[in-house]
Amino acid sequence: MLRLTKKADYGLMALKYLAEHPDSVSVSAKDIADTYGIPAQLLAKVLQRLTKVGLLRSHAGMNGGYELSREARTISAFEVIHAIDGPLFITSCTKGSKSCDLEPNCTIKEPLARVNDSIAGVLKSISIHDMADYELPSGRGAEPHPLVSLTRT
Amino acid sequence: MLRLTKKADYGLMALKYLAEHPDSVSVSAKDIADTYGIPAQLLAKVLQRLTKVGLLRSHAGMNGGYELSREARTISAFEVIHAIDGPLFITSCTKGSKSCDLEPNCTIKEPLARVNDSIAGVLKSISIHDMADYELPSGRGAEPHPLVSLTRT
DNA sequence: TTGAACTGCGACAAAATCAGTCCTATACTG
DNA sequence: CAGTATAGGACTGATTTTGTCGCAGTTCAA
Repeated sequence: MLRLTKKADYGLMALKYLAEHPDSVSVSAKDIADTYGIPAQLLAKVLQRLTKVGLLRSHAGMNGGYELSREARTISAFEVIHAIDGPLFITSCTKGSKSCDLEPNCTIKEPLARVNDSIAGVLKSISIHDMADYELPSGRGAEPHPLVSLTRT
Repeated sequence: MLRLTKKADYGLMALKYLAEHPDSVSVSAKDIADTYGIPAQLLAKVLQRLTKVGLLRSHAGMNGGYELSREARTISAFEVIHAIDGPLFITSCTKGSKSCDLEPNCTIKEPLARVNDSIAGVLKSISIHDMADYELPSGRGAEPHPLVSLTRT
């Protein structure tokens, strides 16, 4: 449980790909989809959403495609996930709205809101660059990720 | 996104309830279900699973019901969620198994495994007692939760 | 100026997961 | 034995996720 949707996965993979190919001016959804073997049309939609939110810039037409609108280092995993999967709520009942119709008190959501924030914090602390940099076999860039090095049992 | 299932919510609520009623020797699923207005049979199943896993002790028959098998302080939210919703994987493709059929490399899961661990850590750091203690209107027990006080923006 | 290669959307279909119900069996109490 | 519980399997309906189709608009280049 507690999974990201595949769309979010796809989105992260695509952004990572873009971060790893800064040379290419713009990459088409199909290129990325083919690279990873994921449904092109679905990925296209994901990228469209990311564009709409401003994380990507697109341009149509031949040799069109997408490019990061900001540096990979400044784009957090949280932003991507939020754009694709919507707001992050660990509990089934969200706090503000009327959604929690459980009788007197859905006594669980208050404490879990903290957990929620913690998770969001972790996600915010990871940038696309961090993810891309991660497994570059080459030398430099192997610096650890201080923000993520929590609680490894 | 990134939601717990309702079953997990129900389970947490029920454990919290049990933690708040240590006086009662054992509480029936129906009692709890009625208190929170959740489907009794569904909650029953959740409690059965928690019993199977050893977090609860049950006893059938009149005035039967459930009780915590350990102190609330020693039961983590993680255990409950894991028992009900299964293992915690943030990525759609889990690392060890053959599940990631995305062509060459599902390049995303490695970095996200860290995030996964962080989240698990947060969940492990919260006990049922923490959750129960949380909103007791009475005086004592208002001590903060150092383990959870991460990254509140 | 035509066509190929793109993005941008909306609607829809298929599949998977979740939530909830029903029914039966079993255990314990009095 | 009657009544109240847990235990658990089977099944249905709702919801969400995943993926497809079709069409319109854009850009480029021959």
